[in-house]
Amino acid sequence: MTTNGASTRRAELLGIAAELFAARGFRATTVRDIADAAGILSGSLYHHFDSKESMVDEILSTFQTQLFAEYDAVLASDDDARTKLERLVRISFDAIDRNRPAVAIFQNDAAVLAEDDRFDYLRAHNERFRTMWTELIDEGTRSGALRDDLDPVLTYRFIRDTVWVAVAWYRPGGQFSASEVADQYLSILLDGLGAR
Amino acid sequence: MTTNGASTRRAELLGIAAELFAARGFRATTVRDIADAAGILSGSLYHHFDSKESMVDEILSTFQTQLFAEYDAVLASDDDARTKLERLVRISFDAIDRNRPAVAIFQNDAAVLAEDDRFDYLRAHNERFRTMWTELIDEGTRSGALRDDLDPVLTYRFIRDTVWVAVAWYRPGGQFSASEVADQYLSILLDGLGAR
DNA sequence: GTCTATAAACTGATAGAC
DNA sequence: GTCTATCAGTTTATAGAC
Repeated sequence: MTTNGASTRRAELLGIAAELFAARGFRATTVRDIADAAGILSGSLYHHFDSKESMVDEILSTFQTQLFAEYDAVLASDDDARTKLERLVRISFDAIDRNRPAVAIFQNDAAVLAEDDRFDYLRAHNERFRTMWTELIDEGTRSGALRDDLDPVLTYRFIRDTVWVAVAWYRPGGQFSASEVADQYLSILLDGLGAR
Repeated sequence: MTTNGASTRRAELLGIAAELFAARGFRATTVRDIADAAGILSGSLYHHFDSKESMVDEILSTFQTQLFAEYDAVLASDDDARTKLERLVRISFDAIDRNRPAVAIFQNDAAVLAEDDRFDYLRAHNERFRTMWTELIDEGTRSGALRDDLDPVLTYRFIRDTVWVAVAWYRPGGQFSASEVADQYLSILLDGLGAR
């Protein structure tokens, strides 16, 4: 339409590809699948993108950049450890709500993609993510906000996994909003399922 | 070696295929990959199996049958709800320890495979699993063992996901045994991360 | 139980016309 | 921005020899 008619079409195609990658897996999704869903022929995709790999690359790197910008704002604040933990969890559920396909691709395909040098940033992302959480858990344990009788590495994995795995079932517009799911997940995570 | 020399070779090939399916995904693993890993040519695989699909079918159905036999023994006992919950979680971590590839394939590829009528039993498995946990959570809530202020469906998903997602990082022979991981996970799940 | 040889379909990608 | 046409490589699977 306007000056960025080309870039909106590009974004549209990328969104279609992301949905398919998320639903079927990167490898199992063919360029013909993407083209069919977009109503064009497979060769036409190459006017917009170099390769199938460059599509998933753009989906994942864009998502990662946005997510860490939000994380950094929390980490730079002077909230206490427990508040930061809650805010990071809420940001993560919000990311599932607003960018579900990218989170799903990250969960399902990132490990295999990261073997390629092109996706080195995925490894860097994981490392930064791990450091962020490990330091926060450590701070929370020292300040007395969190229990100190658990292994910090297992604690980190537990938090990380419980949050992101929700992408497997969460659907925007479902029974619970991302915020409501975050409320209940944080309640279980911090206080447990057992009756007091 | 003995009368079941053929069946041990079959089991050996199935184990190789399971490791590859778990590591790279079902679709991304080729019959040549499997044959290469086994030290034979791809055509030779078809002496043992009808198709690549029948390999993953056998891996998943065998695993499911074993797992539910163990679950049923717990459900048939007269333990209280909280004890049953703990036993079910421990069985699940044990399954990850003893049959990691099958659990990983189940986690990563079952949703897509289940679209095929051949894998109807995967849908049946999920339904039975959901019923089992939902009834147990309901029983625990009524008996006062579990909190009653949480949504039971979200509670079910939380338990299910936190347990099985550990297959993504757990490795037999690592720092923690399956039993030790189960101890800590159950402790977080029931009592939470927050300090008392 | 494995190999040789090969079929038939699929896949990612390219060149150039419109 | 999309289509026509097509290529080279890959993939699942088969038939028959050893």
